[in-house]
Amino acid sequence: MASIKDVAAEAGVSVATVSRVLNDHPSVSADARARVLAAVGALGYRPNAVARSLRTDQTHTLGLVISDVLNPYFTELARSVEEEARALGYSVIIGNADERPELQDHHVRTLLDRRIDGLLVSPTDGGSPLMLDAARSGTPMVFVDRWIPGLDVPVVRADGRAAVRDLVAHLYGLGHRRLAIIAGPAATTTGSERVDAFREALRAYGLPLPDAYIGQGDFQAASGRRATEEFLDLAEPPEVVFAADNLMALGALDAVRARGLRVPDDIALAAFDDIPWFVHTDPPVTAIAQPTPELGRAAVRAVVDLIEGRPPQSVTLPAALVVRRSCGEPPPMDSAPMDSAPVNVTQRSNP
Amino acid sequence: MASIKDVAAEAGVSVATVSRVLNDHPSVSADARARVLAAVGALGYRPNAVARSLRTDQTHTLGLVISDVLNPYFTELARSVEEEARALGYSVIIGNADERPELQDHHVRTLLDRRIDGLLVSPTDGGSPLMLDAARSGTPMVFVDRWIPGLDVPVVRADGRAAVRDLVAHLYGLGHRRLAIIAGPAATTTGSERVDAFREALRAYGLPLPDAYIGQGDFQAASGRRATEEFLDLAEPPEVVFAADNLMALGALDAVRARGLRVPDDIALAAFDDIPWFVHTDPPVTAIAQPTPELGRAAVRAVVDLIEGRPPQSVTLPAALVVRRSCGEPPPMDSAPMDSAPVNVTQRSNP
DNA sequence: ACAGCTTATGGAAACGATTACATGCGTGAT
DNA sequence: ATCACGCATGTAATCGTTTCCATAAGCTGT
Repeated sequence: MASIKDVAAEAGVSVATVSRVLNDHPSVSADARARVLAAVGALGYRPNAVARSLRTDQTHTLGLVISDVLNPYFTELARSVEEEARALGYSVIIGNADERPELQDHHVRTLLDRRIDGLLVSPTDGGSPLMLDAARSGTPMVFVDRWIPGLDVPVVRADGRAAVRDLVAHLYGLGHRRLAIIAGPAATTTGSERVDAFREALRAYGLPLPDAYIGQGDFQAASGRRATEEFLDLAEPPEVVFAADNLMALGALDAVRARGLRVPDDIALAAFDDIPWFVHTDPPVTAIAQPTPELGRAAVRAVVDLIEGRPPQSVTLPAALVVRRSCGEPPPMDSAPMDSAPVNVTQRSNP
Repeated sequence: MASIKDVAAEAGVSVATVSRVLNDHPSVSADARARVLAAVGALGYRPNAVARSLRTDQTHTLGLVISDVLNPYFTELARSVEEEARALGYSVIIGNADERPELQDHHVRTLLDRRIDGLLVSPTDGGSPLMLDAARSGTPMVFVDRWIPGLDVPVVRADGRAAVRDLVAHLYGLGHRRLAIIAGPAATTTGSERVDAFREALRAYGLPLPDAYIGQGDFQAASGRRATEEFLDLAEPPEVVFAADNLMALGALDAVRARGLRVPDDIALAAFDDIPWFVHTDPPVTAIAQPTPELGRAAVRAVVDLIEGRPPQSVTLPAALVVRRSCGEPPPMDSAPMDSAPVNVTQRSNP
């Protein structure tokens, strides 16, 4: 593959001049510029990004470590992250942790070895030593969706509290009193937060949340299925199951179907994270929708601010309830898409 | 960040020795090795992958350019690719083309600039100059799912012909005679192939495939919706719509629902590519399932063979029909998962 | 005791770019 | 006519590795 030397030789100038042309440095004669450009074209030369990065100590690359690529929520997030990054002149390398802390560490490590300029993470656990080191050692880093408490790292996330309250109001209004939740791993913020929000909302209605109605899931479909089976085996099964993410809701549907039961007649279902398929499931699933693309964009802007020396912003956007038929009583129409006005914008600090 | 020099200084040896320890070269004394390892630990040293790549001219990285991250089929493919690559000591950088040729070119270009060791592509179009150049200039490259005819590039894909025949037999058996298809872009192999297979299968039953029953889609949901609306506006609408991928099937469901019609009573639906959600849609969707993870693994093995100088294998695996209820008459049970014995294994040549 | 190996080590070149510094030249001001 | 300045250009150092080559020391076999 042609190198800058070959271009220089072809154009009859020094490598310095070629470099100057390529980085459009002002002081290059029109003549030299033309000859260099011609040589570049003739040789099909493309600068070696590896060499350039070594010299400049910049890769113009962001690392994105997500918890699970198979989860449509994260895939949508990844897409918006890449889009915004591209607009700002950065590439993105995605690492899929599959909800496994050691895989997450693997990806963080290789990304760091590659000297990415900044890191976007949706942590799978409470923070491995590696992750803590990275955060403290000053790698530009931003948490998205989930975060690790106690670190001075900006967080970009959706706040589901209000939407969960709306959901519980909706369920209460439909006459449901025995509400259960399939939680995510307690080590993740979204895992515990959603349970807390749910518990709090129930309390407002004087409803209990017995331990038996808290299923332990791990954000994967299989765990949703297992938890739902346990609910159904209870002497007094819940009337509603609220899955803390869309994959566990899928697992819940599997479990219900396997028993030959029907949603919502035998048991109602709601989920955190809305996805296009929820419109066409049987029945359409009531869900809490996050402004996912906005989150991705905000997260990118935050890391890039950090990288380029500007003060980064933590951002919290509201999630919204989308009522469908999986909890009973068909509403007249599909709820309107959520709006995404920031509910709360803080300066470089954790909630 | 600590460099190899710092380690050398700390350990009281030369950088050459440090390098030898790190790459476990045989001739290093036990004493030196211990001192180096201690220094590495003390400084938290990690080799700079950028510098290493520059020197060795290897990045141990594969590029994967997929047509659409939001398509669960590709997301599953990406996951298996990354998994297999990791097992073989490679990282993967994913580029999402969003079915747009110019975005695809953008990603191919940046991946090439990064000097990835090999490229896995599922081309969005018939082959841009850039892609053709890359293929001909000897970049280790393998096509997966889709391919560009006329290039000496190994192809790893599923053959859906038999499954499409099975599908048509199934539909015919249910009494359907007016069958329509929503095609993918003609510039993609999967776009045209699936139509061809469908047409051929129809011919076997003496059924026509009028032009009005061939909807032009682009593998995205919106186009599936549009095509389906056009079908429904026909004086004589089809009895069945076969979507050439799962997103267009989603769009078709949207269209049917918007008209207040029902599947399969008013119109039947089938799709290419099976996804977990199809089990829970209303009604469950009959689909043609590809052995996606196997495809990903085979593709990785093929590029790695190419990279490491072994003869690569083109691989074709069979797809299988999974009958559900979206075409009528509920079958007794969900069909068994397809098996994935290779149907056809060729040596470095295009089908 | 010595030639000839093997083993351990360090010095330095190289990978392909960017960039500080030096140089030479033309031009405008004095 | 001279000086100073700015512009265009080239030389060379540098980034962090790997690896070739040279060298020194230790060992074996005669």
